[in-house]
Amino acid sequence: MATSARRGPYFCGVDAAMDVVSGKWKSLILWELHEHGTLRFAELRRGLPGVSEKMLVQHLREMEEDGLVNREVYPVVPPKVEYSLTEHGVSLNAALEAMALWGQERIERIGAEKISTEAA
Amino acid sequence: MATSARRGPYFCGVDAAMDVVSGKWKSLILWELHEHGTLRFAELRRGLPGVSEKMLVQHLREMEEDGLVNREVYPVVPPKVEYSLTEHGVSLNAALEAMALWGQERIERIGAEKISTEAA
DNA sequence: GACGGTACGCACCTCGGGGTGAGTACCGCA
DNA sequence: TGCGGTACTCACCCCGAGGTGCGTACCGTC
Repeated sequence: MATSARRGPYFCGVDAAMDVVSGKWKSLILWELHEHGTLRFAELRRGLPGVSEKMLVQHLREMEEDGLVNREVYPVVPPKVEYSLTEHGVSLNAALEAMALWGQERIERIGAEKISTEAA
Repeated sequence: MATSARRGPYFCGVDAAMDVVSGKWKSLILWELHEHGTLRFAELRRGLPGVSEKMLVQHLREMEEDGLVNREVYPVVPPKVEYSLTEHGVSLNAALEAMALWGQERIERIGAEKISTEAA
């Protein structure tokens, strides 16, 4: 998806949740917003090394449509937009925490490298 | 991926977990195996309406490499292979349950349709 | 006057995830 | 004798997710 939201018939809850998180950066965006609270566009971009601006905008728009993030636009001269999690975003993140723990164990188990940005 | 496992550097635990679940049917396979315990190839296929055999084999192989599923081959004349979850698969599924719950709420919230196969 | 920053929109292109369909060795059953 | 089932493998193709790059309106500042 990422360009075309499914919101279609799902097999089960996992499917529905994955639909919302599918996209290379969705989960990372959730995580960043979860760790830092409220972030501006450029701050998010700096927090996700490697993400393209197009993708960030695209993902943020979809997540806004999905009711995961709040998008607050300040009509000031240098554009300023702040992103934060909605209650649904927060609850989804809570669900993701279980995944994060499992992933952590897996990382240690297989001895994979980890990209530390600043807070992750 | 699905053909080329990353196992590469991860941003965080979520990323690592998502890597293992990324793939159109991975999570569904986990779920099927979780609900039915041990399944044969054809049983899995029947449980996942729409999956192609190629994808099933491919995903199962990767999940075996990732240590999520056990693959037991019986050298009998009509081929017989049984798939079941390893302890890591079980624990991953536990993490997925949180996602499933969230997804369920989302399904009800947005009023999306759901494909009921037989037990999901 | 030029450059950098902010938050994007748009066009173009690539690459690989995933689908389709055929082939395989062997058996049971009608 | 031929069809269907088991568990695949292999070859080919397609589409869309995601990357790259350029343009924008406006400002501060150097």
